[in-house]
Amino acid sequence: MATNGKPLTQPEAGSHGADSCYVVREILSRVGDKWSVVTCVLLGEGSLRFGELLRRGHGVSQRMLTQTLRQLERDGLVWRKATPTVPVTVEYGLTPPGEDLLVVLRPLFEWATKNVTMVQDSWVQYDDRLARAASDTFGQG
Amino acid sequence: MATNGKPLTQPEAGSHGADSCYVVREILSRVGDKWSVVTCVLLGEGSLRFGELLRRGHGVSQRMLTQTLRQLERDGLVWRKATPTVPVTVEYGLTPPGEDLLVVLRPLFEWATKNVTMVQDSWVQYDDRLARAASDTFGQG
DNA sequence: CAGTATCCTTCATGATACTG
DNA sequence: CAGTATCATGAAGGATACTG
Repeated sequence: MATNGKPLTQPEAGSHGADSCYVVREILSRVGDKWSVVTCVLLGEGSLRFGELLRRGHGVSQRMLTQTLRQLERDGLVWRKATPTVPVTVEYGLTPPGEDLLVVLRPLFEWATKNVTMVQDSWVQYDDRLARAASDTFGQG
Repeated sequence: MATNGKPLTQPEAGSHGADSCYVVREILSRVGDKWSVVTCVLLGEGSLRFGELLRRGHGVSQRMLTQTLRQLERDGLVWRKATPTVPVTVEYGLTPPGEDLLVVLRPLFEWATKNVTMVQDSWVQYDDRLARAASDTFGQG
């Protein structure tokens, strides 16, 4: 029915209101999601139509964009307005909670931006140490 | 060599310093990662040994804990100290950048906690609307 | 235009068994 | 104790073709 077999996460039918821990993790998983964040950021600058999102979405596929938008809509972070023109016109935007999320996300973006260099350096160091350890073990030549 | 075939993310060998956009997304993906956040939160209360993390890790497997710790270590968010006792003793803790990350993550946790009810309600509403639309389409009886 | 449906490949994760 | 190696499975994501 939806864009794939298991379109929207549901632990078990009717398990709503079980442990909020599950829901929190579910929400956090959006942040790591490949397309949720970029979609929210795009919509943070103003509402957009599907095609616009697709074009600006840094290579997101139609299938993934639909899926991401449905998920965000189901979470209550994004609204959808379909106008029955021919062909149909659909507009997406952030709901108030969606805007709020973007606000608390911003410090995280800043942390990430500030620490890009540190993380990359750490990668290099870690990989070097690994490589050296390996060549020590194997005698390297 | 590591715990699975492709232990740590590397776009291409030597592509360090390419686009920071990639790195930022890579970092954000830790937040959505099933075990990175819970590991960091546990370590945020103080350094712990592997076994302790395993026990407190809400069902994380040995393999996944190792993998998560390696990744966080490579990112420079977590330090590792092995003491050559018999058997070996290994302790993990947050680095200063790791602590910083936890700080900017806290507003996100708060948002998630505050919005758990809203999100769950949104799920119910969305699913109800879907179900109603389906029964309308199929005549339901 | 804005999707859906289907196929296919790769990746993530868990279970299990083994080791310095 | 703190891992590593291997296997198996399901989910994630992309490509493509079709439609109201």
